Amino acid sequence: MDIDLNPEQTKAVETTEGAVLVLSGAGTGKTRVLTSRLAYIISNGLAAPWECLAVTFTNRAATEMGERLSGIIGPAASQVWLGTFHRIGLRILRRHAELLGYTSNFTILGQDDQERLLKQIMEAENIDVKKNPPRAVLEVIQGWKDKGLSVSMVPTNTHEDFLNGKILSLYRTYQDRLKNTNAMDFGDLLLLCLELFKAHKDILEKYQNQFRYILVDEYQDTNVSQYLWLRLLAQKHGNICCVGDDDQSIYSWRGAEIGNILKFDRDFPNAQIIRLESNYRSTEHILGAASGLIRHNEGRLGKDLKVAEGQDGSGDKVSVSGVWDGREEASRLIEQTETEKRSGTPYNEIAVLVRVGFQTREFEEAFISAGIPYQVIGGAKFYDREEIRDAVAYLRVLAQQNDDLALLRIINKPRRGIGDATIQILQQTALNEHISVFSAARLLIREESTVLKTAAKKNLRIFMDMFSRLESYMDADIDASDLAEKVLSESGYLAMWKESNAPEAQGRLENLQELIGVLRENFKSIHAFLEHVSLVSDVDDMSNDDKVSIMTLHAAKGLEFNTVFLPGWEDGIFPHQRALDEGGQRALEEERRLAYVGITRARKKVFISFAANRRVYNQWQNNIPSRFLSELPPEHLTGEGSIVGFKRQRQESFTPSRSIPWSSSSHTQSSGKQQIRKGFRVYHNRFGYGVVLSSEGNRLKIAFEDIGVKTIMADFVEAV
DNA sequence: CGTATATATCTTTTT
DNA sequence: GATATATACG
Repeated sequence: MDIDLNPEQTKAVETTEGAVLVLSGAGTGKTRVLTSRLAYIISNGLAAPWECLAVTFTNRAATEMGERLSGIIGPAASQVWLGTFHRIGLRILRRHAELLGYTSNFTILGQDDQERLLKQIMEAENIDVKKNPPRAVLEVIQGWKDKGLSVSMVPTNTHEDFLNGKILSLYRTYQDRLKNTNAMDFGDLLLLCLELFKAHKDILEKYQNQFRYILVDEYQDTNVSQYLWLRLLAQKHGNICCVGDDDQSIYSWRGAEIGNILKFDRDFPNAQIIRLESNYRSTEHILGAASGLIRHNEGRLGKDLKVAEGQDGSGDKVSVSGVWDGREEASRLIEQTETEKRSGTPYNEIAVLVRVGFQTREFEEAFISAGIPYQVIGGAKFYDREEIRDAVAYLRVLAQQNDDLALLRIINKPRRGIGDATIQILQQTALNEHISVFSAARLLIREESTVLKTAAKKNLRIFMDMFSRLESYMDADIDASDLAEKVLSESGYLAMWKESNAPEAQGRLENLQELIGVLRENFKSIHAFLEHVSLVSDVDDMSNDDKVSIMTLHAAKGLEFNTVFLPGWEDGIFPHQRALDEGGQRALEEERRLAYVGITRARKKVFISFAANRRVYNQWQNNIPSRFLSELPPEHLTGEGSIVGFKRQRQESFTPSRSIPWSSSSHTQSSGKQQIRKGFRVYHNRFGYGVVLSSEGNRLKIAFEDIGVKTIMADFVEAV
């Protein structure tokens, strides 16, 4: 047994029977407790590895736990049922898919596919997609799924005001279409598990018997459906240990119920609660600042972090600085990074944590021009790129013909003369016959079918023949990367980009090569690869190279660094405007927890900053410092920067008097650009140089040197 | 049916 | 600043 555990940790490890809630503050050795506990259970023979279920939220956490566990107990670790909620749900569903009317090779849809599908459905129902964005509808449906509500369980009175009550029928159609195309979305991976368990008691019992011990990481982030799932599985043996920290609950927007952790002792009678409050990570000042901040939240379980015994708690105060604008913020951050590096902190011990994704760009640019190596975690995703999605779509159809979304994506890419008209007919046929688009295509190319015109029919047949040829490779014993290569070249997809003279074509081809490389190194089968694509995000693979990490606060949960930069602490940015506008007290408290998570990522140094002016959506905004700054206890802070002092009141009187001049100018909408009038010489991205002949509002009539006179919106040209 | 160009819209956080 | 849609033309 690990002899380095403190008494509370030991108790959390050795209290194996019954329900246990471990309240584990930031940096209190949560992961060590979880792995030690698993090792303890297995090596003492309380259960075999495969009788233990350990669930996490991120693949990163699961991987880390698995690695540490195999370090203690060796290869047996791989037999533990360890993974994210979604992955374990998937594992169960693959095994019993037939009972739910799916085949076990069902596809998993990502957000993008979900929106596409819903959009198709809404358009078919003549719903105005402009007024009712599919994304918003999807949010409602996801919300139901997160609550464990299948179509038949949604209370009828909850949705009357939205879309004239049509939304429930949209949910039904959406589910039907998923089933028809043998696909599941993320929510289904848990929800359908619940349905499986409900309808087939024998299967539920099998798993209940199997899982003698259940461990749950980040319990504060579980939603209702996950909670129900856990409770069902734990029912037989009752040995469930949940580890969490209510102060780090930051996923309510994804359905997380902080109530799950707050009412744990009511859900699981005789539950024991163990508190881990000794922090092994951060200095006194950092903990003091974080604790002072989180104390402003109500409804906490209450927990105060202290520097663990034997740890050196001394250190620098948390630095708070105000600057003039985003550029200055970035350049100061670069300077401080260089200072840190010189004083011995490697780049990979430095992180920049931002509130929202687009903030990363500013720092990326700054790091590039300073020549400092960096990585963006979870930013623009490799698998989100157009060419990668296309390639994946080809593989998806190969793996599962009924995957309509994937098929429609590539059926005319590259162009094969299968245009909108043909595709409409295909979809209509599929809908009428309750079959997939692929099957519909098979019907429509038969000799006797006359639905399609001759040319369209011929083109479709050529496509289908090509696909059969590709499919025949699947049977041959061929490795995944070779298959992908064949598919991409024989389908003409690679040629499409090779022949393209678009400026980005070269980059796209390189990405496709990289994809094939990834396949070659990591995946034997196409199926394994597709599963990876749908379940693993870029947040999960972080390199250990000596690079500064840039990521959102959400992505940073569970990580730690020596030095942490927290830029953009302004009202409207952080706390986020939408939290201020819509969510009331609850949302504000979640933002505060997010701030708490940010500060507690740091071992030694925290640099918080705010800017008086910032460009957002291409427009200048002036902001006031975040309200959270005034909630940080001053004794743990030190101020610096071109704007000294961080008292909110002082800033408010300061900001308006020095507002940026061009933010109030009304004659041009594009910031800082000079107004273009008759006679100006201008440059256009495509048309090159020209002279303005006349202007009308912001429409300009321009005589271009190469192509003659055109009418162009003023936004698209620059004065030269 | 395909191509090229013009405009709108977006940006919270993610398995 | 990238991407989806709309529109016009060939």
